[in-house]
Amino acid sequence: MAGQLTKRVGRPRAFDRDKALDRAMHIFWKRGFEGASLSELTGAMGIKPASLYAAFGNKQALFDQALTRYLAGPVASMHAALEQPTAYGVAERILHQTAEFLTERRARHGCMTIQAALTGGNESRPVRRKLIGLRVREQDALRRRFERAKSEGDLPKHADAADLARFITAVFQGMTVQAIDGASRDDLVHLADMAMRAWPK
Amino acid sequence: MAGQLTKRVGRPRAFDRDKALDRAMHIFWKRGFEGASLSELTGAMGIKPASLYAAFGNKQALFDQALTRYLAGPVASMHAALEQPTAYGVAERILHQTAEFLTERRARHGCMTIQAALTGGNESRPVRRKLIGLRVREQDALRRRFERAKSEGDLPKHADAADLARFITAVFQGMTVQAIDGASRDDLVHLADMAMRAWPK
DNA sequence: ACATTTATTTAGCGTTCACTACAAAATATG
DNA sequence: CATATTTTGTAGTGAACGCTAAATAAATGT
Repeated sequence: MAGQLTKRVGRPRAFDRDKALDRAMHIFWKRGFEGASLSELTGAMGIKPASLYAAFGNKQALFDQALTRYLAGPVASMHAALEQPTAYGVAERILHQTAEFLTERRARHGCMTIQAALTGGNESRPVRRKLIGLRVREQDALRRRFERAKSEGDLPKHADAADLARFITAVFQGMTVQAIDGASRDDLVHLADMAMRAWPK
Repeated sequence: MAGQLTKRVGRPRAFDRDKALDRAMHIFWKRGFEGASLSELTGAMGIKPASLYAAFGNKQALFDQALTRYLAGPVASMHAALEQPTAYGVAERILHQTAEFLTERRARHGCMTIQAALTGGNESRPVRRKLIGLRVREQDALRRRFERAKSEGDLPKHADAADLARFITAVFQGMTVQAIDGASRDDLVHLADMAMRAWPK
């Protein structure tokens, strides 16, 4: 296998692939898939189009890799919230982390899985489908966590795990729009707290 | 004043302006501002670019008029919900109407004020700002309605009207993403009912 | 009849889009 | 050294973008 440390033949790459990908991620995050032009991407990454295509494939492949990086980074701690001991704790943790996350400086512009492509032309349809699948899967993971909570007696029998997961997810999604519209961290924390008052007892 | 019934001089318009605008609205609704290309717009409206520009100005002016039509049509009944006698009734009505609205056939693709331009290039920045202003104003109208409810004793003193308005708005906004992701009407009704359980007593 | 006014059709404007052919440059291997 | 391999900068490609000038068509005004 060609490890990173073995010297490869040919002219060495003059830029840091990871750093360039990180820059691309932020552009896609801010602009969305279609709104991010190649000239803006190459400008931010500090490379020329030919280098971009040699290193990442094409625009969509670059987006896929940027999305993977986004999921492994900013979103990873969101998924970790599923390991809280109680279902209530899971939900509360998710919403509070979201409140923090959405008001960090770099993330002022919401959640990438939502705003990268809610709408668009036919060109971006594969991206939209991919993001929908991602959101649905994430919501389903939450639903399964709540099912487990029911079987553990952590949630009342009359509670519907799917409805609960959809509610928490919808509040999360609404929070990203709120962040775009200028909500402060306190605003979002209050929002999270109010949502938690709907919790079944 | 030049009424619609007075015969105007010159060659008469060969298409129905209102119908064409309605078609444009649906394209913008489905595709977003940037995702709606002029060729798709003119195709759906059944006219040529020159006619479009003569009748509506340019792409952004067309969008503005389509948005006004959207607000006067699908959204008008949402605003009418503010006239419910109680604050609780207002909130419940808004969320239930949203559940219905988002699962009508023609509206399968969410709410235009959100998805028309969450992100995009610099070109669409004016549109994004306009939509943000619109959402903020709508949320503020809800806040004022809840303030009134407090002064009328319809809401407890400890309730925060701004937080309440933000919560209901956020749930509404989350519902549009849920609709895009395939939620059924029942799913959204359950979501609305669950959100209402957070109501202050 | 003829001029005036407005709308439509045709054809294409300049710009930006995502993307790439090509040759020079920079490394490893033999 | 020569050769192979890979990346680089240069300079574009064709296609789609939003938009428009110019000629023709269809109505009213005199």
